Amino acid sequence: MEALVVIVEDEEDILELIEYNLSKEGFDTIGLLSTRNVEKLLEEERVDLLIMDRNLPGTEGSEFVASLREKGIQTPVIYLSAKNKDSEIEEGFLRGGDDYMTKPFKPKELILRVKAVLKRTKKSSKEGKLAYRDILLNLASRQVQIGGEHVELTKLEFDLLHTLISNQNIILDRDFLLEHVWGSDEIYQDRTVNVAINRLKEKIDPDKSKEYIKTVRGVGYTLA
Amino acid sequence: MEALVVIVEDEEDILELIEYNLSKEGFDTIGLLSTRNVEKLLEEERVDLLIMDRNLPGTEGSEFVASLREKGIQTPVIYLSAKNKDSEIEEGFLRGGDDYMTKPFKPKELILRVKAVLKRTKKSSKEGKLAYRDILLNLASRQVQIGGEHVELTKLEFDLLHTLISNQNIILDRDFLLEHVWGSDEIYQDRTVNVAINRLKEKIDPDKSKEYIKTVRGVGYTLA
DNA sequence: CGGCTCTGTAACCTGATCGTTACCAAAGAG
DNA sequence: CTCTTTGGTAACGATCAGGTTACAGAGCCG
Repeated sequence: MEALVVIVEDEEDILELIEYNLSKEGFDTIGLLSTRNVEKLLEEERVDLLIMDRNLPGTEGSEFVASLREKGIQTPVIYLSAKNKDSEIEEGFLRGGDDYMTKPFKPKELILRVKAVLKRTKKSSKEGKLAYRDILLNLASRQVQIGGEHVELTKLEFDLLHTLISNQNIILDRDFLLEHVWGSDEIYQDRTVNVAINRLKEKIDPDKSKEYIKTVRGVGYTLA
Repeated sequence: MEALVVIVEDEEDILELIEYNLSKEGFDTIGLLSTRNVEKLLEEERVDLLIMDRNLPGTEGSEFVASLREKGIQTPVIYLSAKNKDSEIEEGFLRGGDDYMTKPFKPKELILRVKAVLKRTKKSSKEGKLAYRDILLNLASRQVQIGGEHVELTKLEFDLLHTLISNQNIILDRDFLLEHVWGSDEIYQDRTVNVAINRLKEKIDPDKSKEYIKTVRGVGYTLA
């Protein structure tokens, strides 16, 4: 199984150098000169690794990655940087990078780091996990992380969030939710869903800034 | 079978030097500039050896290793240190290190020490043992050690703990446990699991300070 | 046989959870 | 703007799941 690596770097000669070395090692590569099409690419292709220059004209590479994480895109990142001041490196890591390299770098180092990051992230990604924006559900351990923070949910709340995320972009009416989350054997009222949704909202977004769950008046609820 | 060596060292040139020499000798290496991702890595990969700088910005390398041991992670460690005062070396060993080197060192010395430690630790690790945090199960002799202390468990309790540890981070519901620990031929009640779990809890954590077994209300139990 | 441990079950208690209700706020319709 | 509809919110109380303890049968050993 080959890995697909996307490289974002505005200096063409460096970009070529990286693509050459990686493809020589058997990686599929896509080189880009700006962040313009990156997000669409990440959503459409199964990208295994992103190599991102931090000194792009216009955007800061790390800010771009931060915005990706905000949207729930968890692709591993290796930063390239001409800078090597500690504070900035720190910042890049905090924003969700997995490793970084300072230019100039040796091809050997590049290959090593790429392989290391891929190896490290291969298993832990996918497998029994669900995500929506910065919400991460671990189905096996029934644990929930939001923006990196652990959030404690009850069984009902977890099941509710689970079906919401599984059906994101679809509006779920109260009957659907009662049937799928509560189970159809008992009879419950529509208002029950109402209260449960709001208790869930309170847990996952206490200060109401994120607006994960949208209520569609007269119909139901959705994540969109 | 290649051995996987993880190196934690904040000075990049030294890190590169080590990775270069080790990979030349046929070791798989992963180099890291901080302890940030080390713990996750150790949990997910079968790491054979950790080479750890003691003078990292922020954390003391030896304190970090101590915290790993606290969690039951027994990966062998070689310390790197610019210091060579006896007291500090002593301290590092006491905290669970297996060897140390002082910078600067010769590549040849590095290779020798790495091979020596690997040879020394290869057999005694693995083979019929299971661990979770500071709980150690010896499958062959069915003996249990917790924090170095021997703990006496009955057959049922041992089997229960065994399946819990084998499936850590996964929530096991009562039906699963009844089937795997008790055997499916007889019919038991859910409450049976309940009582057995609590008897086990009492044995492995009498003063309820460790909280090994987490009960997930409405679902089951887990080690997490 | 008598005492021992182990373990399944029952009884009771506690606290968390969740359905319901009542009331208030927001959104639409006219 | 007013009225109506719908959803949000807070409070209450019933229910239920799990912890804890006690007890009794089963198996084991001397």
